[in-house]
Amino acid sequence: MRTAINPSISVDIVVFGFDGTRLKVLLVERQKLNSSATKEYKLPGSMIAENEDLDTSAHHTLQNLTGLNNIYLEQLHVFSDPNRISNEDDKKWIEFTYGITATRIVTVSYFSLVKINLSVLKATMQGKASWCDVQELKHVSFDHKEIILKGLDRLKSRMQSTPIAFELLPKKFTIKQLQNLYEAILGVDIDNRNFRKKILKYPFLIQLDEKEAKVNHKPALLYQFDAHSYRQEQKKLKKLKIF
Amino acid sequence: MRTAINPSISVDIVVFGFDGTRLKVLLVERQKLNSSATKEYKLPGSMIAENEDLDTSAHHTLQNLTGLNNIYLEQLHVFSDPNRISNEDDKKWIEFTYGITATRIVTVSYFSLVKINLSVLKATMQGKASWCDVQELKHVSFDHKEIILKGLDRLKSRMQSTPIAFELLPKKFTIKQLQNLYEAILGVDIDNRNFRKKILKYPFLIQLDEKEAKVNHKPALLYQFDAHSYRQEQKKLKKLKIF
DNA sequence: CCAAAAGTGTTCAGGATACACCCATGA
DNA sequence: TCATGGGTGTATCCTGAACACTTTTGG
Repeated sequence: MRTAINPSISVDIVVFGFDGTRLKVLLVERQKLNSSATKEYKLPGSMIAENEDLDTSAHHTLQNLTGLNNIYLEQLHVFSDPNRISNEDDKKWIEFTYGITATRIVTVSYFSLVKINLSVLKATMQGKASWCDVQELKHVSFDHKEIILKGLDRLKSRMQSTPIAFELLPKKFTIKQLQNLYEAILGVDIDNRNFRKKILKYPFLIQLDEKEAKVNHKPALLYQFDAHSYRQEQKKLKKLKIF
Repeated sequence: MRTAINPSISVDIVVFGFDGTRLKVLLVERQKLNSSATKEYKLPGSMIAENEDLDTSAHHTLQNLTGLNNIYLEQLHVFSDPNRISNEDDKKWIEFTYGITATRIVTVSYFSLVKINLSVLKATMQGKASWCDVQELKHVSFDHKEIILKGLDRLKSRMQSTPIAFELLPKKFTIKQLQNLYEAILGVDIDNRNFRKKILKYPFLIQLDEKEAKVNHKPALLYQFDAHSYRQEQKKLKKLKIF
């Protein structure tokens, strides 16, 4: 049963994925209201229902717009400029889509990470969502570009303090893939020997009896991330840091 | 000129202060609606105006309720449980205060730090706000205790990654005061020699030609935090961390 | 001169950085 | 057998942790 929507509040979700080389963000096409307009993209998002908390709204929205479900999600930031929806096309689209005259909408953004695998690709293609390169965003509606940049900041800092990177990799991955991910997102070069040494010290990376296949060079060993052993580890050691 | 308030959204502000020994949070007394009720306290907060962004609302609210102005503020977290206001007294208070029947209010919480000095004390006393010990919170309305705990988490982690602690100390402070602050908030013991060594290495702590006065032991040197030189420092060196 | 807290140095272990070659595979 | 990227070890430096005594003031 649907209840009323709240006309003041929306959620918008920044879903990042990694294609092995580049960081991608999931956008949905915004329906054109006149045929001459160029294609526009926006973040998956929607107005919230009055009987849902925001985390639930965000999950439902993702499920509905992209078919994605049960994925990593955290609150990112609230965008509340009273004039954030001032463009006429934006207003029309909102009126057309939700049947409300948007005087002002405050949006709560969410930050999310997924492994781009076949089932995810299938889901997102059915939902008419597309994976866009974060470095080349064009025709993004509303203030969604700003929201994506905020998400990118969050991603960079989270990656350096928690093992969140594994959310972006396949279940089985090579150390090199992990390193590529860090290099791509943080925009730095990392010494491969030192990176291995550091990362393989952790007990939560478990080496599988399996190798890359069909590569015309020495095949790399595959690893898996063990979230449980990571949490065990954390409970014990909390070291004091001062900057 | 006042515009309409938005009946769905409020801001609530967790203001932390440090009295030299204990961490304090600023609460305002909630007006009693019947004389038999016990005193209740809440976070400074209010419904937002339609023409203000949330940061502005938060600043105005603090100014109005506590006299504080121009202080450190950052977004903390959105609390949106549809039933977060279900208690009858809470509903009545909202109806009485804002003239609206609260079906549901989503609140955006803010995190804030101030130096408790004489002018701040004067302002907060006039505003009937009180500095309550974070460890002994009683009679806190709504879900404000949960919000305060979220703020405490944020404080702990921010203190370890940025020099935010100085917001809680007087302009001129001793190294020991700084250490006490870290120990009190993080709940740990810190070796005094190692702490000094670490902290005094930073160029943004500048030693003054001044000492504590009127203490019956060796008087400590006073220091000041130089935010500008901190920012310069940051621009240069950004070292890669992987957890 | 006594009580109280400030201030100071050294040693050791573990982590970060820099750096160059051999190995396994497919074509 | 060659091209390609995977995988490995060592030396040096730096940082964090542990630890006890002297100094300066007020009373």
